[in-house]
Amino acid sequence: MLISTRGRYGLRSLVDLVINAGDNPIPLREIAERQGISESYLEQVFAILRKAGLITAVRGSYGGYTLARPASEITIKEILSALEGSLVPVDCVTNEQNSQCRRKNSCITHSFWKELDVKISELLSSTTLQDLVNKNENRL
Amino acid sequence: MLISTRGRYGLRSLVDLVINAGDNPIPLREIAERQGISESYLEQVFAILRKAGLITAVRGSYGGYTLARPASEITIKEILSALEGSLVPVDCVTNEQNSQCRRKNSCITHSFWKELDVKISELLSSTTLQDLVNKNENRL
DNA sequence: TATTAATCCTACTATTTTACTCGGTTTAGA
DNA sequence: TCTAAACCGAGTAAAATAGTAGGATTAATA
Repeated sequence: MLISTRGRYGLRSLVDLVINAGDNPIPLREIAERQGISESYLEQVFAILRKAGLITAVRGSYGGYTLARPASEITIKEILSALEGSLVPVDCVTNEQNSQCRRKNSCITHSFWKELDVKISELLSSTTLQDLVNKNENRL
Repeated sequence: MLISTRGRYGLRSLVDLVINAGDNPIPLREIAERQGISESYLEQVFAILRKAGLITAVRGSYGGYTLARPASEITIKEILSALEGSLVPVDCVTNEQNSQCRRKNSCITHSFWKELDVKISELLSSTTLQDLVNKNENRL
């Protein structure tokens, strides 16, 4: 599995956030209710998104969350990378030094994994949060 | 991570099997040595590949493994599907009844996951084991 | 026929990841 | 001051991962 519940919950919740956005920030409780996700689990997901600079929090009563940037400027890749840590299909194609495989240059399969990684990255980085919302609106 | 060591070991070992194929079946010990993989772990990997009908075993002394079909007729998707069980990026796009999500039709993100799944499938099913071997030979 | 080298099979295990829950602290509007 | 929100850290049960271990079966060969 490339994407865990953390990534799926996060993406669904951000789409929810865009669709239900108004003048005020949206409390997590509402998103959790609408999406049928445990609020305390979603808290942790949103903490990651906030630290990644994708959402902004307003604390205190009548607080909640808003997107830090327009939905059209946030790619799915940014969202999922933050939540999943890494999106590489196999460890050996990561850029991190310590997990790069020693066989990298001689490994026959390495270039194939790289090719797969590029294909996945292309789709994820060419799709924005707004694209997802639009796609949904067209369906209605 | 989409692909675990089981999938990576399996694919690398099959490439090894093709490259080193001769008149006789190749014993697992040799592959494990060349690839630097624990032989007893690789046993389990090869058991899966055999049950999936991708390789044929010859038991007893001077035994070993051969491909069940020509490398050009075995896709990477077949290999990895067997080893990983499923290759879907998220559970909700699987065809199995019990893990299909209830929100399937209303879920905004579902069609995106499906799109990702198709992209990955396209590459994996259009590449054969022979393609990987050829790619390597061209590099030399 | 005994030896040997291979596949085959089952069970166990340590570690890591996942998907949470829980209890409390801080913040800020009414 | 009350309340509703974000924030924080610790704990935890279950599953997946990546193996190890020990033996049973099979078949070629000396």
